Amino acid sequence: MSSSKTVLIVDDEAPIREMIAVALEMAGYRCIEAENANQAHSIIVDNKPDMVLLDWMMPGMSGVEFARRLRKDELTADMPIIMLTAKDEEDNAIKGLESGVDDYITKPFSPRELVARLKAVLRRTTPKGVEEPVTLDGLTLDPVSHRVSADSTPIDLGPTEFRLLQFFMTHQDRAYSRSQLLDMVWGGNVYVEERTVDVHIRRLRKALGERHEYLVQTVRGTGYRFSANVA
Amino acid sequence: MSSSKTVLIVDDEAPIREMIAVALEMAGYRCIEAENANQAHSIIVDNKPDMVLLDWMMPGMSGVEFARRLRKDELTADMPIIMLTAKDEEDNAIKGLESGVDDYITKPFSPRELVARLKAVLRRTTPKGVEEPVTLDGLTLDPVSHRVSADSTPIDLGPTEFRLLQFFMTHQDRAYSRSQLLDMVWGGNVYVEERTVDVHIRRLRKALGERHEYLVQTVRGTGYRFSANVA
DNA sequence: AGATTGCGTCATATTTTTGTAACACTATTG
DNA sequence: CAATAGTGTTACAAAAATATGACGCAATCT
Repeated sequence: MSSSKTVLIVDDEAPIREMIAVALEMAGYRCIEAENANQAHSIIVDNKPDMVLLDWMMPGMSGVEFARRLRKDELTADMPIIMLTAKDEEDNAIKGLESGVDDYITKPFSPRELVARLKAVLRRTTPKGVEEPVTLDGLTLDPVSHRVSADSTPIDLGPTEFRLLQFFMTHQDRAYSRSQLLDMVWGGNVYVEERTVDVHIRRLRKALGERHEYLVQTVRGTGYRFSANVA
Repeated sequence: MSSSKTVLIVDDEAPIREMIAVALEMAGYRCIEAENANQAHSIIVDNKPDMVLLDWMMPGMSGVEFARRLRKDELTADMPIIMLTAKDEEDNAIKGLESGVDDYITKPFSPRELVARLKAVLRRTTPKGVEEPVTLDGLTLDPVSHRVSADSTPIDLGPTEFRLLQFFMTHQDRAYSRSQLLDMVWGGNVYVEERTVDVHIRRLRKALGERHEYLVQTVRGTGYRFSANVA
């Protein structure tokens, strides 16, 4: 599946955190919890969640204050934040928005509503990866329709070969080690043999056919490279 | 009465909502009501009404602010909005228009006027293609009569399959994940298993028959795609 | 109410993908 | 030219994804 997003829930009341966590997990998100600003901060630095759900009222540092702090630090400045406010603090929500929060929700709220907001915020903060088709010497890969073609005849690729080719076409003329490729194409935390890369390279070359397999070049002792220029 | 439009009425005063609802229902519209911005937001995400009647004055988030918010999110950006303003706020209406609202009406207003404005807005905002029949390789879907036919022989589809096909026919040559399809076709964030999409795809294919099922293509590891071009 | 239709979820087939091991080659090195 | 390290190929079985048919429940229709 598409890499599920991780959400950090910051609230001093454990039951509330739990409730939210359950709702979000049902909707397919990963959740981490923190009960105060300090704890939250280290988790953010550490786990780099995709977004933060922040309670307005917290002992110690308040939600807004914390949000402001996050905005200040370049490292966390673009972290999407949704603020949770109680019903009677609603006007404060405005302040929250002013302090750079992406959205707010007033408690109590339905899981449905929460998930909707969350999705919306993620959608507009997650920069759409360039969805333009890439072409090279008659070989075209279109991320939108998820298609690859050589001189307008379609090429059939398995999911992994597709990702591999997509990575290559957007990172040309550079040699990558097998382990780098595993990181970039397979994803960071999977344990597979390095030689597996060879096999997929093989499959990719085969699928590309004689016309284009020259693009996938072996860099002996290092790994592979994708380039229109012959070695 | 299959093609009746759904209107969401957002106003904090229940009697006003009721009045409007009655008027609109007499004119053949379906109505949903919401008494604040939050509630309205979830309904929009959830039910995808065809248009929103928005009161200018509301406790909590004001109408303009809410409108702006809707405009920001891609999913709700093209939702037609008519703003309701009190007589003495008339100049504010200008601001409303500036914030991307499609029209405004000053209270008090006659049901007749309301319906007229509403019709006008719907007419000019309803994107072409939503009302126009779409045809592809002998397969025709007519949104108005709510009918589908293959080479002029009628095809029987369930409501969901119809919406699915309609979405597909208006978004061809593009791979969608199951979760995207759930968002677009089912409406927002219903808690539905992703596999359910498979089942409806199946039903759609079955209904399309051998002649056309090739249009619904599965994209392994990603989702589905609708296209006249073979994989 | 009784019948019908539609929908979502399961359990079970089917079909693809994928990771590895084994073996064949090829360039390098001394 | 052998010895060796690095790659290419192929075959296969496990794992993952998708297709399909059936079932129960709820909303709608008669």
